[in-house]
Amino acid sequence: MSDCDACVVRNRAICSALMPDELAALSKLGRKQMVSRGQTLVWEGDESLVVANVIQGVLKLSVSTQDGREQIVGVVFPSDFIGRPFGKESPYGVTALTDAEVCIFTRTAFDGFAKEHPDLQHKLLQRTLDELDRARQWMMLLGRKTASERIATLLIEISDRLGASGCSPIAPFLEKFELPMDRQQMGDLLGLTIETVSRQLTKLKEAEIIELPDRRSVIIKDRRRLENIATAA
Amino acid sequence: MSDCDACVVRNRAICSALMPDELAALSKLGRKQMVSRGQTLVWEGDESLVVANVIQGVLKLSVSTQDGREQIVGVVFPSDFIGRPFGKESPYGVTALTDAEVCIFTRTAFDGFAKEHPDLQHKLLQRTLDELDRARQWMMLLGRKTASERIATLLIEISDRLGASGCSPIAPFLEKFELPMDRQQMGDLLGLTIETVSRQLTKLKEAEIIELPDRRSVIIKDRRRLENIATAA
DNA sequence: TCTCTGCATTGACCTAGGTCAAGCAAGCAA
DNA sequence: TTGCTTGCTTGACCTAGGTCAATGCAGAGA
Repeated sequence: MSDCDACVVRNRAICSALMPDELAALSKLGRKQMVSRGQTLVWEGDESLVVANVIQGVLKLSVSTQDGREQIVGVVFPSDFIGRPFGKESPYGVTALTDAEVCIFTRTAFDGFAKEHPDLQHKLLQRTLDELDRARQWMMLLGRKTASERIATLLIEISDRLGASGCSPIAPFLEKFELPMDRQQMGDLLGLTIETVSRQLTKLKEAEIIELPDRRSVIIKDRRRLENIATAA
Repeated sequence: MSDCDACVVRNRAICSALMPDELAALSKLGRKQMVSRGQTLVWEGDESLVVANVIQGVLKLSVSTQDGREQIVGVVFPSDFIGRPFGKESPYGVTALTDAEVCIFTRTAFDGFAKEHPDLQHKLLQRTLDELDRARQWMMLLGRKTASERIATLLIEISDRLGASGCSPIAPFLEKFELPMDRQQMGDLLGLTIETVSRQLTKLKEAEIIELPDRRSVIIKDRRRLENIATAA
């Protein structure tokens, strides 16, 4: 991690709280690491040993029951922060949904550095508060929304977050994008089965609200209507 | 809020990060306020104008759809922190489930104070991280658990949190307690209807796992079995 | 005492979404 | 070309939990 200046997420990740000399000090503690699709960075229940910034790619945070049901409890995009600073075991696993690149730190080294840099902690606090708000919106989805509302919400959310985190400088959202996950993972995120996900996507396609050129691609043809479905309006 | 020394949550709320003189300064910014059952402290979507510590009582954080479905996205107990510091509108409403007492601050005053006191922010960060973990566990419940697993989980959770936050000095959990909410609110928290909540409670009663002396009271007779149901073991 | 009011429970029925079981298309190896 | 694999879709059926409609029951008031 020699060259933070060239880092594509330099100005959006928590690093943006730091001055150049502080950044240089932090960079000595971490290193870049590739994570290939499907590879698990942190196991659910393990002691929290590392934290990281996402540089490229998309990863999932997930929880499982003993009998194998899985729930994805978070999805992280470039510039997002991963991990549980300040002690504790990780209550969820972290697995790459696409090939990814992260900037990784041992938790203890990061904790120590964070304690000395209030601005960094402030940034981290803001991010955590945002993440909590997002988790709570998702609780509404899981507890009260119908299958079609869930699918519509997911498509809007991915379009927005790929737009905001992607390299595209201005787009607030994307109307064509690649899903960073397969149908099973969409189900695990939405609290649905793979079959229901598939049926709802077909329904949206038949209503000409979206197009599905191939398994992974989505084109939003009528964003207004999709938003209406998502918000149950 | 003249006398923080006498405050029952002094050592558990975020105030515990402060030295006596700092605490005195903070106390000048806030005041105690009673909130009676059913009263709303913050409306969903309103600009975030206040934050608070809970001294007594229990409050809910909730989100609604346009057509009136409600999801409770958080429940706060004594010593917990309420509100969305550092800008933004509140994405959820805050309403008292029982008569409550809070120690309230304007958000701007609190933000200013927090910026000058890294230890306070650190404490707040830890709390927010814990809250996020709890929200994510609840996402698993809402997305993947059955009705009976949900009810069992809720009873365990309330027993634990009343035990930890209550005045009882040692009890890690309570085997007899008052529910701080009615059946409708249990449903809104679990993503179920009032009827399903009622039926599942009756089932647990008939299995002699719990007793229900009156509408609001619960006695856990067989905690082991209840935990097994909660974790889907 | 009776009645009113607000929850909670219970029962009968219904449906959204789960389950199970085929198909089917794209990629890939031989 | 065939056959195999992996992921997706589709159809037929089932069930957990929702909906609708009584009924019950405790506390408040008169």
